[in-house]
Amino acid sequence: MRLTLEDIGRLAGVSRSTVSRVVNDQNSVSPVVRQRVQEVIERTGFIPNVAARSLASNRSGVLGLVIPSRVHSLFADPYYGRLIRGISSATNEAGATLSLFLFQTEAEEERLYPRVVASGLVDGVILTATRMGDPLLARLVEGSMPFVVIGRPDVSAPVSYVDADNVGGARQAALHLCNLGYRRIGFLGAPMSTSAGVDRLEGFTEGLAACGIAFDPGLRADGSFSEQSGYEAMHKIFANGPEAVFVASDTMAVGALRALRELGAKVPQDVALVSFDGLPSSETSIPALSTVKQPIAESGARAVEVLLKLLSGEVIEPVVDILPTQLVVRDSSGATLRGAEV
Amino acid sequence: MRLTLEDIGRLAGVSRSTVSRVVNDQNSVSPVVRQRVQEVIERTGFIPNVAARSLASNRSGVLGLVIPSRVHSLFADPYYGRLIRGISSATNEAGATLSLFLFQTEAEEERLYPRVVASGLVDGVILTATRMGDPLLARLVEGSMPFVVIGRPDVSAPVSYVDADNVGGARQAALHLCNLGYRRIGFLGAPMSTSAGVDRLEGFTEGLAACGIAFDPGLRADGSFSEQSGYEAMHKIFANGPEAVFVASDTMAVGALRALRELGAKVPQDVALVSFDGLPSSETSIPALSTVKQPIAESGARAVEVLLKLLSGEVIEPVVDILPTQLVVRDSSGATLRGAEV
DNA sequence: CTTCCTCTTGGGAGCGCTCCCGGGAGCGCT
DNA sequence: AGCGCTCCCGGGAGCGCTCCCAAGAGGAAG
Repeated sequence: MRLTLEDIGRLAGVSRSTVSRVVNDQNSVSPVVRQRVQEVIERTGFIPNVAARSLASNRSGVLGLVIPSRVHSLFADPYYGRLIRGISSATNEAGATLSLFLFQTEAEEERLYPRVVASGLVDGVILTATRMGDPLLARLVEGSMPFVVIGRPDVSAPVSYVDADNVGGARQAALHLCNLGYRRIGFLGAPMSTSAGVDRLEGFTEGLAACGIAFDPGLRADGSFSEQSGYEAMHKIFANGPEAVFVASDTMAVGALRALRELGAKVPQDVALVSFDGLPSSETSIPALSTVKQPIAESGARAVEVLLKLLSGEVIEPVVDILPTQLVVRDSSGATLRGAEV
Repeated sequence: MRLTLEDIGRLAGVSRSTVSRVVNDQNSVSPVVRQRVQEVIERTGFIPNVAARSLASNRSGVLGLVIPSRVHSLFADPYYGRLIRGISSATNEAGATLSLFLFQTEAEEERLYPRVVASGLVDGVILTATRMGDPLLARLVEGSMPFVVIGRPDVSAPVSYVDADNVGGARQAALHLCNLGYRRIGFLGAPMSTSAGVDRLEGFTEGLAACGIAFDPGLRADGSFSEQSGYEAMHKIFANGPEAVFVASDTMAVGALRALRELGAKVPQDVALVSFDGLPSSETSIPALSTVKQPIAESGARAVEVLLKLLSGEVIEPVVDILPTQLVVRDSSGATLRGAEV
């Protein structure tokens, strides 16, 4: 027994059109009538049918979150939980709804993507976890569906995106270690197929250069964001004697800590560590990690805001939004230790 | 320049209705015509409009995943990442789409819930992370929207749900410790406001009873699924001298390990541990955790299957699906140690 | 050849909304 | 009094599909 605009109109003694105006709170409805209609809506608990609205207006009110995560481990990272929370919260607040498209294989991506953009299911798309040369991104760029990317996209075309200041954050981390007096500083990288990986490397090398330190290639190994990959990467470079290491993610840093413990090296006395992300694990690890904190949930929320602006036509030009990061100094970098010495 | 059924019909020399029959692959279309229509669809890349379909058929093809997670930390647990992956994968396979409703405050829940069930946005709902006396669950039970719960729901009414065998798994964990010869066995519980918390406690006490061991209340403390809560709970019971402890989640067990390390107790030599979940962290922790592995992604997939059956009318009666758990023996329970002794 | 089915096919109606247009009421001005 | 303007409001048309019914084609049976 679903109610329609017509029903509400009848109950309130007005037409379907007027009820529609009240529901979409457009003006040109007299206060008296508006009040009366709103009372009926309230009393009956009327909720308009989204399919009909969508068909008539050609807008669905749905935002699609697309995660082309071929790499299973990616979604296991707590990063995505926080990101989704930020996105969901902003979407809810805007009165929109969020649909999740988690592709797990290339075939699934191929099969499902057309429906996402061509069925009228979503008004716009938020794309994250892209990699270099991502085919999904290329299709989005060619198509006409509004979209915003989380994480700097690897395309020449101007696209809207929000990202953390990976370069600046990594530079700060390098400078932090440098200022503490370390000279043999290693680097455990995120995948160079991701822009976060590339940018954090860039910031790191910038920081070292600013300090006048040469970057020994023997002190670098790259991982895949996973705990295990951090563990293995640390094993790889340990023999070359790093005094300090910048690890490109907290999760990897936890793995690096495990490796160091196994290798009998004390942190920060033997090897100091700074990582990136600011996840809860950086607080509870032993020792607590000095880390470059990025605003994860906020970047999700920001992506929603940008997308909504694009949809409303409020902005036309691609929007780029780089969120600041913040160095949080804890135990792993040896700041207290060294600070006392200096 | 969107195509419609009518357009495809014109191109293929048939009517709108016939194209509709082909698209929804109903029978009563001659093979020749079907072939011809399919070619046109293929060639043009036609995708039907979901809003129109939804309006006409009163089915949206969307499943709603509702997470009433007031507790922020809940969604931080890697459990949810895996669960969502399982749900998403099964939803994709069925040609449906998944919408995510992540409520973060009671007010948001109150405001958004009616739209979820009354706007025609979703055909059915998957509800998870419920707690005792969950108002959302109560409303779902009263309403007419098909739904399935993940995790045993706390209601008297018969509802469809899928759950892991928490009782059986916890019993097995208790028996494992008992068989290894431990007698003072402690319990770090999940919140008793969740059915997983209650059931794991029940299974644990059953196991102890079967062994003829009395459960010392001084050896019990409950947490909240978080690492930190496991850490604190272990601190609480340590002074009472447990020889072994069953921890109700891997994440909490990682916290418990941290506490034990701090307290100078070796695992498993001084205190043995068995936990629950089978998350990756149980493999990479030091020592590796013996744990009761539950099929997380599969329970999500199963929930989707059950919901789809409910929607298709294939089943009418509420369906209950309890998935088996499996004890994975690693280092933390001291099995190798004790096993050698025996 | 007629009758009665079955199998295909086409088209009307209608899902519940938005959008547009037109008309009436009310006001101020000439 | 007449005109023009603004502000409200109602109703027609139409969004692109599904569902139902009717009608034609063709075959089997009498």
